[in-house]
Amino acid sequence: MEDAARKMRIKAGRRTDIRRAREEAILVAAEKVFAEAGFGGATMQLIADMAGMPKANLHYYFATKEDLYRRVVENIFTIWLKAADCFDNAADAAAGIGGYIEAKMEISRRHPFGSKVWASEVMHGAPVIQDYLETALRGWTEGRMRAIQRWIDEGQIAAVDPRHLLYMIWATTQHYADFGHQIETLNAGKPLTDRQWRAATDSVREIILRGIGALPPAPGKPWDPS
Amino acid sequence: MEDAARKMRIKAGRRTDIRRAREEAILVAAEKVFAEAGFGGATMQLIADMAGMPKANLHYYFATKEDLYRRVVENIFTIWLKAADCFDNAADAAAGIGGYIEAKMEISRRHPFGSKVWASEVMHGAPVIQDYLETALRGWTEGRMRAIQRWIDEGQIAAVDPRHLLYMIWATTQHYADFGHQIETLNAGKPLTDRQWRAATDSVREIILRGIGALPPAPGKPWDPS
DNA sequence: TCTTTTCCTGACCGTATGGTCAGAAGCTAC
DNA sequence: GTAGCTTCTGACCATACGGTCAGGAAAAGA
Repeated sequence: MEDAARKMRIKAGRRTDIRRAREEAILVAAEKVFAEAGFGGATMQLIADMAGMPKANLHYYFATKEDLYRRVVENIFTIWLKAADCFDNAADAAAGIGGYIEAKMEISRRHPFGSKVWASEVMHGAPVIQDYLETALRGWTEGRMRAIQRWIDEGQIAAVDPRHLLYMIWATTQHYADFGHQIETLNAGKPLTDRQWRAATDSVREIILRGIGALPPAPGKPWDPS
Repeated sequence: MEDAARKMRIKAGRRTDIRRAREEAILVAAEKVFAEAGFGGATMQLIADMAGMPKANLHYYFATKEDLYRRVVENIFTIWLKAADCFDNAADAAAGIGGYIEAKMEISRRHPFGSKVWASEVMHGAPVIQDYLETALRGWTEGRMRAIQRWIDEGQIAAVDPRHLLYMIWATTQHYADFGHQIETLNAGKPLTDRQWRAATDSVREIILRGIGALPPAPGKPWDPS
């Protein structure tokens, strides 16, 4: 008779490596298909083709389309939450907010599909992740709003509404992922280069930071104090 | 035998009134359903139910689901283009850009469904309105970028990248429509009141205008010239 | 080698969808 | 009234979808 420890060791072996690898391949394919076709437009067959396996194999790892979809949405949400570290470990407002903007822009660049899936989900009324919005996201938002309010109280930034500042950061950074196709079309049909991503990030960060008084006014402008 | 003028008069009569009214009812229902379910998730049956008519009647007015969808997308695009008037008729940069932001926020409030349909369409690679992006939108954008560049050259605003300024305005204003559900959830589950919409609009306008140097720095801040 | 467990897959099923069509019902002009 | 349209609709069809299942293949342990 084998004991529990033995079973654990087996579970961590090659068999579960296969499982992990297959699930990952499916999740990558699903993220792309859900992003490009929406939940309703995506088909299990398409995801299976993209993952390079028969459809029935998908259902071996993920019972239903919704299960698979939920996992994809959870993934991007987790990534976004991690970007919050910039906020908490920052020396001052400019570093905290600026770093958060940089992190969110980087995520938009590296995970455009996930961002689109999240956007789609929220736009359709968050049918499968409403609980996340009401618990995790609400809690996260309130914490970050307090941090911003503290910076306001300390005189580091202007007395803006922390809520709308957060929305502006989310909107602007995610726009580069969600509306990437439009941006690409307006960029002569070509994806943004490294340099253009840098310019976009700098533009966003500077306009927002200056807008909340965390940066000095641009030189040579009407209210330039010089 | 009736002549052409007679036919025209008939065409403009009650019969075509019915046609117009029915098409309008279908378009309103379709906009909502497409926004809430996406193109793939929307069904002609659902749209028909919402419009209060049998499904076959939809196909009498709109041959296919795609035809109907295209009309919905075209509608919101037309509305957005009209908001550009603020740009051209403005006395200065602050009035032009500020007015455009106000107009876009008002559209987000009045036409949230249309905004979502557009967002969905672009996110999925603009399969049916790619031509609009490449012609109308590209032309419009270039014109507005020139206007912004002129304001920069005249020293009215800081030397920001006009392109990214436009993207920021689009992103921020449309966010209040596209992510309205998330905003509502973070607002204790209640839609924004008149007062809250006012505050949101003011926040967006002021941060952006201050960010590009079209407004004096907020009082009491680090670089306050006072 | 034999057993057990995990992994894989072709074939299949019930359902829902976009779209069609023949013909009914209603309006307008003469 | 009646001829000539526009508008409306129930019934129908082919297809495609999500999901199931029986059983084969492969790996792991004894």
